[in-house]
Amino acid sequence: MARAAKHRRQLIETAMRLFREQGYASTGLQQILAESGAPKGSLYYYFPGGKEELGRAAIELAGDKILEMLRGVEKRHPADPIAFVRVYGKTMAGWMAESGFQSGCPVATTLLETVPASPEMTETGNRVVDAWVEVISRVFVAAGVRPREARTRGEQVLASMEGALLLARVRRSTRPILDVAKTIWS
Amino acid sequence: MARAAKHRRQLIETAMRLFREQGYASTGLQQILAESGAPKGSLYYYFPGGKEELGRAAIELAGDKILEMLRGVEKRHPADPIAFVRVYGKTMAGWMAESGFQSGCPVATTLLETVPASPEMTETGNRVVDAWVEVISRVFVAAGVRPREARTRGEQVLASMEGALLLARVRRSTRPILDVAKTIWS
DNA sequence: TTGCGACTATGACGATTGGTCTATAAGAAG
DNA sequence: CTTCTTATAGACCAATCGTCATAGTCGCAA
Repeated sequence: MARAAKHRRQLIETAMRLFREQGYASTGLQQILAESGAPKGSLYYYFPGGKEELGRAAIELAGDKILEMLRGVEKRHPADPIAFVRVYGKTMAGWMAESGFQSGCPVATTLLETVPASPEMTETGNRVVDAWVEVISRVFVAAGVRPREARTRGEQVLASMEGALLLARVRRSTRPILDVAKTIWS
Repeated sequence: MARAAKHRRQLIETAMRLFREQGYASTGLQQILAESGAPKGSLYYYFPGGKEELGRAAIELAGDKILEMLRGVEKRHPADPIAFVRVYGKTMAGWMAESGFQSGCPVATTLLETVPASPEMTETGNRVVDAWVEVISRVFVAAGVRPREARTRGEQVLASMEGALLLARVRRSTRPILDVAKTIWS
């Protein structure tokens, strides 16, 4: 084993980036292989399930990155939903602008494309989203909102942000994201 | 012109449905041709720009359908944003459930996939979205919100709904949509 | 050292489908 | 019968994803 499956990691990271920028179906394995530097055979060695399994791995990695970011924001504002969402929004807006409005939500595009045809992907998507909502909800709970309602709030915040990311991409502007970030009420 | 370009219309309608359910890149022209019943040659006769031009036409048609729906809701609740959003959400939730969570926003998937690579599509997407926001904003204005702020509110409502549609698809539940519909504040 | 076997890793191949274009058929008008 | 527009089928090549037979590499026993 050449150093803990280096190619495996490279494949996932490249796939994550390309799926995020171009979408799942529009991105060919060829491009992923070329840009990752991994050989063709490795793909089906590490991912017997082919493109879809690679897609799930990419979603999971992307989910972890976002989760890490959310936890970082939570650490700064553990009990202040308004501040939390503002920073969350600013972070996403920053990523969006840096990439020339190419890197939106790393999972939205892929999920929209693959969920209709794949129960496994749906399951993976749910797990990822759940983890995000959990963090956001925690902030509401810490602010005194009842757990049950906090969860609903968490989903609402996430929905708004996801929608804003979509609009931002079409509009080529961070405006929709920053607007949403200002709209969380008590 | 044989009967007002019947095949042209069939192509657009079929494309709209398939793009909505499966995504843009995942849907082959072959399938569109087969399900629409239009002959193969017709596609490049009616859409010299190929798949992308057909995609734009599909987005525009879908945009019109949603616009028509929004105007219908506006007619029922011309100056009551809360009621407006509730009915808007119920309608989308109904469509979603009917289709087994396959028919989400008819433009979101296609836009996410194509916008990064196509300025024309971006332009089309913007026009469609603008038209929606205009209707939603009008309701806020009628309720006494200043025009400028009303527009921001309109975009926020749209963003929330789009995000909710995404979540609904992953969760296979109308819950996120209905939750959002309850969250519009004064 | 040498040989063997098991596990890791890989590039060449193939069947299929992708979107696109061109040469021609069908139909109306003169 | 010709001419122009409308409309169409089929050929086109590149790219798709997936499979397979084989090459490399390590530990271990003879």
